[in-house]
Amino acid sequence: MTPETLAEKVLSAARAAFEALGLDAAVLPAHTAVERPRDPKHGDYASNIALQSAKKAGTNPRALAEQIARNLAATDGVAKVDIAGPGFLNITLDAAAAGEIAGKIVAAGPVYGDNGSMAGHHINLEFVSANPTGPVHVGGTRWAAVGDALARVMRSSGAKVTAEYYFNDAGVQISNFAASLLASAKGEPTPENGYGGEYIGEIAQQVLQQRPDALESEDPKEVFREIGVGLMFDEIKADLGNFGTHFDVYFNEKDLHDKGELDAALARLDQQGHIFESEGAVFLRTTTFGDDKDRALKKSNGEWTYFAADCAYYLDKRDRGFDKLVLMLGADHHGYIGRMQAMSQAFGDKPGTLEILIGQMVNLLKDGQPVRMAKRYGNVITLNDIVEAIGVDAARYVLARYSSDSTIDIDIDLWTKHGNDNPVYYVQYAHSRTCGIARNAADRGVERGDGYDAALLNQPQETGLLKVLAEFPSVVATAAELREPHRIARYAEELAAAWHRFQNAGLRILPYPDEETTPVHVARLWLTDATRVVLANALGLLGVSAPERM
RNA sequence: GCCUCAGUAGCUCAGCUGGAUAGAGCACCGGACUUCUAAUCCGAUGGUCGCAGGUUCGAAUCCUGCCUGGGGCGCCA
Repeated sequence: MTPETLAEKVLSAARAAFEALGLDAAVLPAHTAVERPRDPKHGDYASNIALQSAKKAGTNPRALAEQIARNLAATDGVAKVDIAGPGFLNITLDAAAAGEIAGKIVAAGPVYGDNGSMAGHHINLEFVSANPTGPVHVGGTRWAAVGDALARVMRSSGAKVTAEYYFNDAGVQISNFAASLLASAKGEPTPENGYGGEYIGEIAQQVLQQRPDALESEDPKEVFREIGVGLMFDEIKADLGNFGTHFDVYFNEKDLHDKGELDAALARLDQQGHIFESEGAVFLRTTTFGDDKDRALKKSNGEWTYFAADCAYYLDKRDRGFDKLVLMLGADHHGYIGRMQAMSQAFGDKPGTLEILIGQMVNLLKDGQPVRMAKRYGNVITLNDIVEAIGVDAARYVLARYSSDSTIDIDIDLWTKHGNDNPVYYVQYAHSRTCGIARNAADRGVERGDGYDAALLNQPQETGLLKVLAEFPSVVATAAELREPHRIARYAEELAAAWHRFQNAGLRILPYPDEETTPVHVARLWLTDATRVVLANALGLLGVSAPERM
C-alpha cells in the first residue's frame, strides 16, 4: 500500500467516524497525508487528522481518534492502529501490504515518481539568461543546475514546462562588449565600462579570422558585435550542453525590439491607465501595485530602459499561452521583484502568475579560502572553473543540494573526495552496489520469477527501506510545488542510507554459490531492483549520472 | 534609512504550508570485513533551534521588535 492510498483510507475512516459521532464532516480537509514517524515504535505511518479536526468539530481529539482508529483497523492491509499522545494515530501495515510497493516500483521503472500534482499547468521557466558578454559565472551555474532540475521535477509532476534562456543581445552591455572587442583588435586598451580578460582578445582574433577586413569595413564595431556575440553565445551554449542543462527556447531580446513589442507593451500598459510622463521620460506607475517607486520605461533621451524590454518580454510569454511564468534570479537582483510583480498586475494578471525565485550567492573554497580563478575571464569564477575543479556530477549535485535561500560554500576538497562525506559519491555508490548485485544475480542465474512474497520483507532494515521507497512520489510532488529540487537530493541521501543499512545488516540477497535460491532471496532481489530504480530516478531528476560501476 | 536571505550540535546543513523525546553528515571516542562493492555500517558523545515578547491545547516552524552576517535599493544592464 502506498502512503497516498493509506492517506485516503485515513480520510474515509475519519468521515465515517464523524458520521458515527454525529459531527459535521465539512470541517475535514479535502486531502490529508500520513507521515513517517522518526521512531519506529510509532508504527509505519502516523496521522494527525484527529488533532487537526477535533477542535473545529468541537470535540475531544482522543475520543475522535479512537473512533477513527476503529474504522481504520478494519481496513485491508492495516495490521494495527494505536492512539498516542494527544490524539495521533499510529498505523502499522501488514508486511505484505508494505512489501508490495517494491513490485509496483519495478513495474513502473523510469516513471516511478511521476505524479499528477501539477497536471494541466503550462509553465515557462526562465533561468541562467547570462549576457553573452562573457561566460556563465557561478550564480548562473547555480541556476543551470537548479533550474534544470526544477524543470525535470515539474515535468515529472505532470506540468508542461518550457525551459527558456533570455538572451540579452541588445543594449548597452553588448555595445560595451563590441567596443572592447574592437579595441582589442586595434591593440588599444580596454575602453571605460568595457570587458577585460583574455577571452576578449581571443574572440577579437576569431572575428578577424572570419572577417580579415573587419577593421576596414563600413561599421567595424557592428561587425565585431555581430560575430563576437555569436561566438560568445556558442561558447555559452556549449558549456551549458556539457553541463547537461537543456533549454527549449533561446529567446533573443533583439527580436522584441525588431518586432516593435516594446511599443506594443507600452501601449497596453497605457491603455490600462498605468503610464505617465515626467521630465521627458515615460514611467510605469508600479507604486500602484506596491513597488517602492515608479519605474522608467523610456528615458528622457528617447532610449528604452532595460525594464521596458522586461515588460515586452513578459507580455510575449503571456501571449504564448503560459499560465505561470517562473523566473529565477540571483540575490543581487532581488530588488527587481517589486517592479516585476507590479508590472504583471499592471497588465491585469492575477498575483501568482509571475513567480520570482531568488538564489543566494555561491562561493568556491579551497582550504577554507575563496578561490581566485585569475585566468581567461579575470577574477570571475565560471561554470567551467567549477566543472574543472570538481566535475559535472559533483557540481550539479552540490548546487542542487541546498535550498536556494542558502548561500553555498563549495569546498573543493570535500566535493572531490571519494568517500561518504561526499554526498554525491555516497548516493552514486549505493546505486552502483544495487547494479553489482543485479550483475551477480544474472551471473549465477538467480531468477526473479513472476513475482515475490511481499510478506517476507519483514526485517527492520527491509521495512525501513520500503518506507523510504514509498515516499518518492510525494517527495517529487513537494519539490515541484515548493520549487525546491534540493528535496530530491536530500531524499536520495536518505534512500542511499537506508540501502546501505540493509546491505550491512547481514541479510543475504543472493544465495551463496552452494545454496538453493529461496523465496526470501527472490523477495530481496525485487527490493534491490526497486531501490536501483528509485536511486536512478532521483539522480536523473537532478541531472546527475547513476553509474553502474564505481 | 528601506527591502531581502541567513542565524539550529565543535563544523557544514536538513527540518519551517504549527504536532510526539529537534535530525543527518563531518570531526572526536568505541566497535564490525574468511560472506553479494568496507567508497559501507553499528554504537557513544554533542543543542538556551540568535535574543525578547506574542498567538496556540501545542512554536525551530506563525506574528512583532531587536542583535549579528550576506545581498540589494538608478531615466545602469
